[in-house]
Amino acid sequence: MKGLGELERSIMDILWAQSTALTAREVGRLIADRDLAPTTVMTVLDRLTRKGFLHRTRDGRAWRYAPAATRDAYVAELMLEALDMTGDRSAALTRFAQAVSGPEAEILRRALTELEDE
Amino acid sequence: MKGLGELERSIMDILWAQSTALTAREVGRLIADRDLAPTTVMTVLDRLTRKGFLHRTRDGRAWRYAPAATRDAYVAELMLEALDMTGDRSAALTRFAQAVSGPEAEILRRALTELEDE
DNA sequence: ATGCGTGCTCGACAGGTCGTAGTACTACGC
DNA sequence: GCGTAGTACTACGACCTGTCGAGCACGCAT
Repeated sequence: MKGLGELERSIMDILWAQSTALTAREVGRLIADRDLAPTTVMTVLDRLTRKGFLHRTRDGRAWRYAPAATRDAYVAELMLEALDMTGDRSAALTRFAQAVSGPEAEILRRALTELEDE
Repeated sequence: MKGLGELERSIMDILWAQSTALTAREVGRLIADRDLAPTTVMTVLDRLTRKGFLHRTRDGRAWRYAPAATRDAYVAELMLEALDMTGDRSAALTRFAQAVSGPEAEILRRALTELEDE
């Protein structure tokens, strides 16, 4: 997987926060603080689609964009990808476990316990 | 933190695999399969140093390069960085836990348990 | 049918990163 | 003093990302 640029991430954030698919225009309105040309938004939306981060469906003449995966899935995938980079996965995992702060360690522990129960 | 390019990663891999600090020449010899100009190796070593991935110390006229951190620390940091990207950390963590394969879940579980004991 | 607005696709350009390397300067040993 | 090893500086092409403009298509109101 490829990483995302600054603007690409902002746009993904907007779409992830939304429950419905949005048009380029709508995304542009939501990202108004940056005062971008409409074509800029369209281009980025297009690139994100090409990269597989978004799906789009027709809505009249316009496209409506929605995330291809949830943000959590994306984040988890990034984490796994990082993990793949090491030769010694268990060392990295151990290290990671140690680095996770208390409450989050608890969350992890619980998720792992549930796994075990299934 | 920034990501690493292809060659940068290869060189980090070499240095991570080594227990002693190496000179540019030595690194070049170890990466011989790619038949790079010596200056190429030096440049990359230099960039890695500037980016903070390596430390270097003088050895006569030459520099001797060593990783600034272990690979595991680097990987763990990447994973945490990915985690920071989400709004809902616990969802991402849960997702991650589910994605980790059996034996690795076991490793994680054990690391977390040890944490708890301290 | 004409023209305006909306939306699309293509192409482009600038700034940054990365792989790759040449050149020019320096210091050490023989 | 000269060759060699090693450095620093500079460069260049490819690719990525942010940012748009130009030009084309379509539908609605006049």
